[in-house]
Order: sequence, then structure tokens, then C-alpha cells
Amino acid sequence: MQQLARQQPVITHAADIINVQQLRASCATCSMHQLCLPMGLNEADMQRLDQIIGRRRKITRGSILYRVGDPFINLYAIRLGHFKTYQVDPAGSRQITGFQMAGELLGMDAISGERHLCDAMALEDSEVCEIPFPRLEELFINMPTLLRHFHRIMSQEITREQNVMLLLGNMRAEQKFAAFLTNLSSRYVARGYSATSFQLRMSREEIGNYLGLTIESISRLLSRFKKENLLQVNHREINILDLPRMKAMAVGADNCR
Amino acid sequence: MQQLARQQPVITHAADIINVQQLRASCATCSMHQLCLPMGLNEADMQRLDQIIGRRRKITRGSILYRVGDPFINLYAIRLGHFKTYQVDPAGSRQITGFQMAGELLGMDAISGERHLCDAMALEDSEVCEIPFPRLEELFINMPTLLRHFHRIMSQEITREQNVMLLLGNMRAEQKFAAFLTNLSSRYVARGYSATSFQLRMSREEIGNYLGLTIESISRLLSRFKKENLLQVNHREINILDLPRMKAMAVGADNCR
DNA sequence: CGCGCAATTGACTGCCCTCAAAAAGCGTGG
DNA sequence: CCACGCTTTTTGAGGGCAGTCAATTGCGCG
Repeated sequence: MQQLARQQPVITHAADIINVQQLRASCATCSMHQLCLPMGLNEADMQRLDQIIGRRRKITRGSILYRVGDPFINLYAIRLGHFKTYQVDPAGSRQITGFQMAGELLGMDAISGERHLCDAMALEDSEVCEIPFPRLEELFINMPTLLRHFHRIMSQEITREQNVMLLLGNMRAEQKFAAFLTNLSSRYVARGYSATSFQLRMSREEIGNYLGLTIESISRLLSRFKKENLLQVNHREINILDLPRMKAMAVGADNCR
Repeated sequence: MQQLARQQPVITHAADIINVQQLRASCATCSMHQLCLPMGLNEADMQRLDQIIGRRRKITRGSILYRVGDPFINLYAIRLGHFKTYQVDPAGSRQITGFQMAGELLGMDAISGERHLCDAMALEDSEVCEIPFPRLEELFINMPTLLRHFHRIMSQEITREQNVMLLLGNMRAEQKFAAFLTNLSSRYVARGYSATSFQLRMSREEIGNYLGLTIESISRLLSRFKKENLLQVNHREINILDLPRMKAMAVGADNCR
């Protein structure tokens, strides 16, 4: 089931040096620092946070960052790339619980049980910052700003999941998919990208699984949206032509139960 | 749509005195303290937590503890009773995001935005402890045990919601309902009650809404389970006759996609 | 070119929703 | 006590949305 990585990085001496520089890359120079854990920290605090960051790891497409049962050691801040997290139930069926992008935090579900409760897989070649949780806890003691922001992030995750529950429990296929696209759109906007043009990092199957639909349904929805001039689609390239209507659909302005 | 409270507490002088005593009730004497926020605290720390608890409020059945848009001031620990939380989407449709019982914490979704993002309604006459969040944050600075446990609780909430996502996205009606019942069962066990005999605190409609099903489907499922000798049901009184089979059904041992 | 994988499209099925009506509780008032 | 209205629940009949199954297309790659 697991996709194999397309390419392994070729390690040369020169590349090692570059890598070392990347490892020393700091939160301050990271383009995601307004979205990520260090948000709102002053320079001194950001440096202290920097010092506990374990390392910046590259995760190749299709490989697993952590899986169910792994001991919980680190949180991971996504520096670059996209991930999916999915739960595996005892019968073996899977449910994707989220798609995460740069600036978002992975692994918070593991805090309670000291073991990860889902798998996290890179959807493309990605980079994460390892944040050793025990050391982060030490920082909390003297950095109330950091602690407060961490609580905000966890709370946001709770809210995000509640929105997915609303989506899964109350929406029709069309509305689900529109909500999915507008959600991606607004997250790309927050990162400075286009609201209407972006690449889907996940397959139709993954979208379907996430939304509680089949791959065929996703495909049909895309065709219909295309026919209705809501969007253009070419493989994974999405171009939303009528974002207002898409948003209206997502909030159920058209068809609701 | 909102149910009106059935009865307002009659305040007399004598009752006031009793109330005052209840207000002084401490975490140490609360039957939920092994499940609730003070879990694992030593006596001194528990007293410090006690001191910041605002008041113990009674919430009559059907009345609202907080609603969408209310400013976030307190977390609430349920001392007694049951609640439901539900989201209201722009089109007006609702999704119940959880049923909470004694020992559980309400309001964590509001931390990020400083406003509540769902409504919380008492399903029966209940009592909560108000926990002013800013004061709780002050405690965190000197009580690492409390902080760690708070993080566990938030993380548990994330995990719980991921399980609901799995349920809503991947399960058939029968499996959903079996999972719902076994979930209640295990939570009652954790509170020292029977695993097989309990009262549903919520209506069929609320169950259906939570599970992404209609009231009719819930009713039919109950009838079928009854016919198959899985359970007895009398109004809201549930008696699970074959818990192992119910659990097997919940994990999809019978029918999965 | 042919193979494999992902996506699309079509035909059909079935689970659950919708609509409708009857039954069962429950409180109220005659 | 029973009649009455109201709400909640149960049960039935039928329909629709999305799933299932299957065949086709398109694309990348060896």
C-alpha cells in the first residue's frame, strides 16, 4: 500500500556541506515562522527555541515520518512539503484524518499516550523540524508566549477536526468536495500562494478517503464542476474559475439537507 | 429549537448555605479527581488548583453553558451530568461533535480564537467547575505536572475526534451505532458504572445527528439489535446482552467495506 | 511498443434518506 | 379516570445519492 519514494538524495561531500548549512537554518530565517510554533516570539526566545530543535529532516515522497505505535519523542513542524495522517482501524480500513502543509505541526495526538496513534506520510519530498517534546516542555516553564501559542495550535487542531466532523456527518458529496477545495484555497492564501490555482498533492483516492467518498465520486464531481465552469482541472493542477460560487457551495448555500 | 430548562432552582436562605458548602467542595473530595484536571497532583498542588476554581455552577437540563461567539473565559470541568457540544454551520444545520460526561473538560476549542466555536448544552441537570483559563495558565508556570496533564487532555480530545472521523467516514450505520454504544460502555466503566447497563442521556435524534444518520435509522438499528438479542432497550435504558459481539461489530469484524 | 497505474465514464445496486402514518409516552385539563 | 394534544419513537414504502463493478482512456516509463 505504501508508495515507494521516487528518489533517494545522492549524498556527496559538497551536498553534506549544504546539508549542514540547512541544519543550521533557524526559525528566524524560515519562511514559515509566522505560521509555525515560533509565531509571535521575540528574537531571543526564537533563538532559545531554535536551540532545542533536534534536526531538520528530509522525508522523501511516500515515506513515513512516524507510524502507529511508535514511541512519542518529537513533534514535527513541517518546513516544506505536504503530509497526510491516517488512522488504521483494527479491521484494516483506513481513514485519512488530515492533510498537513508547511507551517503546520504534526504529532500532537501522541502526547496523551506517549505513542503515536496514526501514521504520517509525506505526499511529496518534504522537510520537517524535529521538536523534542520533553525539551519543549522545559521551554514552556520560562516562555509563556510560546506556551500560549502552543495551546492555540492544539486548540486549532481540535477546531479543525470538528469542522471535518461537520463535513463528514452533515454534507453531501458536492458540498464536501467544495468545502475541501475552499479549505485548501484559504490555506494556500495564508501562505502567500494563489487562492485559485494550485496543485493537489494528494491522489483522487486520498481525497475520497478523507471526505468519506469513493474515488469515482471524486472523479465525477470534478467532471461536473468542470462542465459547470466552476474550475479547470488537469491531472492534479486545479484552477478555480468561480471561487465565490465554490465557497457558497461549501457553506451549503445551494443544497443542504 | 433550544429546549427550555425544565426547572429553575428555588433559592432559599437554607439552600444558599448548602450551596456555599458545595462551592467550597474541593477537587480532593470530588469523585472525578482521578479522571479530571487534577489527576496525579499531590495534595498541595490540588489545593492550589482548587483556589483558582471560580465556582461550581448548576446547569439545568436543556440550558446552554456557552454558545458560539461567547468570549472565552473559562474551561469547564463536568462534576456531574452530561453535555453535548454541537457546531452550527452557516446554513444552519447542526452537527453534534461530542457527548461529554463527568470528569471531562469543556471549552478547549475556544483557546485559539478566544471565542467559543460551538454550543455546549446540558443533557440533564448537571454541575460544572469554572476554571478561569488565564489563572490556569499562571498555575502552569509552577506546576509542570498540571501542565503535562493538561496537554494530555487536549491530546486526548484530538484523538477522540480522530476516532469520530474514522467512524463518520468509514463505517456503515450498524458499525457506527455499535461503536457508539461500546464507546459509552467503556466510558461508564472508567467511572465505575456497569459496562452493559446504562441510561442514554441523549435522544435518538441526537444520536443520529452525532453518527451522521437519521433518527429512523437509529430506531431501526435498535429494533434489529433487539431482535438479534444483542441488547434490550426500554426507552433510554440500554442493556447490552452480548458485549463481545457488540465490540466485534464496532471494530468491523462482521461487515467492513 | 507494451505494461502498469491513475483517472474517467457508464450501468447497476443498495444503503440509507425521505416521506408518511401509526404507536407509545406524558402531561394537562375536563 | 379518560380524553386530548404534543412529542418522541417505531414501522413501512419508495426513491435517490453515492457505492460497486467493470470497461475504457490517458499518461509515464522501461
